[in-house]
Amino acid sequence: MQDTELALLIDRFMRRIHFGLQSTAHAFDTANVGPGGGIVLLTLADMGRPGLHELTTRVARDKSQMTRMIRSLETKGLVARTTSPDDARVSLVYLTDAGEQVVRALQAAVAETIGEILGPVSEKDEQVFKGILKRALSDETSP
Amino acid sequence: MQDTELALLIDRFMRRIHFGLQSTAHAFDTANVGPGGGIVLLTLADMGRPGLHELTTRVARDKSQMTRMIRSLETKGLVARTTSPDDARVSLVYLTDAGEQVVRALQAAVAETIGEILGPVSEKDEQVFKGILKRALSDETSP
DNA sequence: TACAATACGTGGACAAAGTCAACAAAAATC
DNA sequence: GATTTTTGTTGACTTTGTCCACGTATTGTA
Repeated sequence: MQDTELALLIDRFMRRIHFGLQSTAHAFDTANVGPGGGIVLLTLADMGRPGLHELTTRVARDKSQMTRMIRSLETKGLVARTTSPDDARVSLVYLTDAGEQVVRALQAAVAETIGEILGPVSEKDEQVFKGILKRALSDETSP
Repeated sequence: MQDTELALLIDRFMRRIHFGLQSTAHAFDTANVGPGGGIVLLTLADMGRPGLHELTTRVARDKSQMTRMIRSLETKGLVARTTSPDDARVSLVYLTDAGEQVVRALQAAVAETIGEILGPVSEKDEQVFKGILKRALSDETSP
């Protein structure tokens, strides 16, 4: 019943990451994708070549938001897309070479920031942490 | 080095909570405080009677944002403030009775949503989860 | 004591993110 | 073949977030 605390903790944790990254953004976000773009790119690196809808539900943003975000990243030359051969409605999104490069920079930056924040947490607990998150998110697309 | 994954997981987790709450917001957010107001109220319930600055750094929002948020909650009659007797610069913020009532509704809603999400996670792991977050956030206000 | 430097809160202006409803085209269902 | 659903786009809007300048109160220091 007192899980409210957990929500507040997570919010703070999130913000911590956010500010940590923001403070050094000038150094790694050379393409100026911002937090929103960063999440999309990183997710994309993780998914390969998803349909836009698939990507949208994964990052849990609004589809209209995603339309614009992808277009923005597209004009920056970081992602590209093709229409799916199987289904003319879906457009498959993927990273360009330039995009891959940006992703590597982002990954390094995020890893460093998270590493700092998780300083007081043991390696083992960190794995536990991830495990719990994965389990909680596992039934995400159930219904 | 592959902590990037953790960032994405947390983002998704956060969103999960967000949507879970939003889908039932009409039922409990009768005062129409929204997510932002909710976090402030819950934090306030946790802190007692903090100065505005103190509250601001705790929730990690911009001070100007907090100024406006508190004013909004004030006009809704959910919080009130007094100037600190010790320091005429700081205004102490606290929940009104109406505010306390709203907080109770929020707490119940948040607890239920989190409970649902953490369904596949054991009680014990949930405690571990909180512990890790607390540890990571412990040195927050160092300098 | 006087005079910086600093801390707290406010306000304005703007940028980014999120929401919601309407729509066209393709695919699935009937 | 007509209807419904899915995918993606667009428009209009609200909420959050950011940045900077300012006024007032406090603290530190000369």
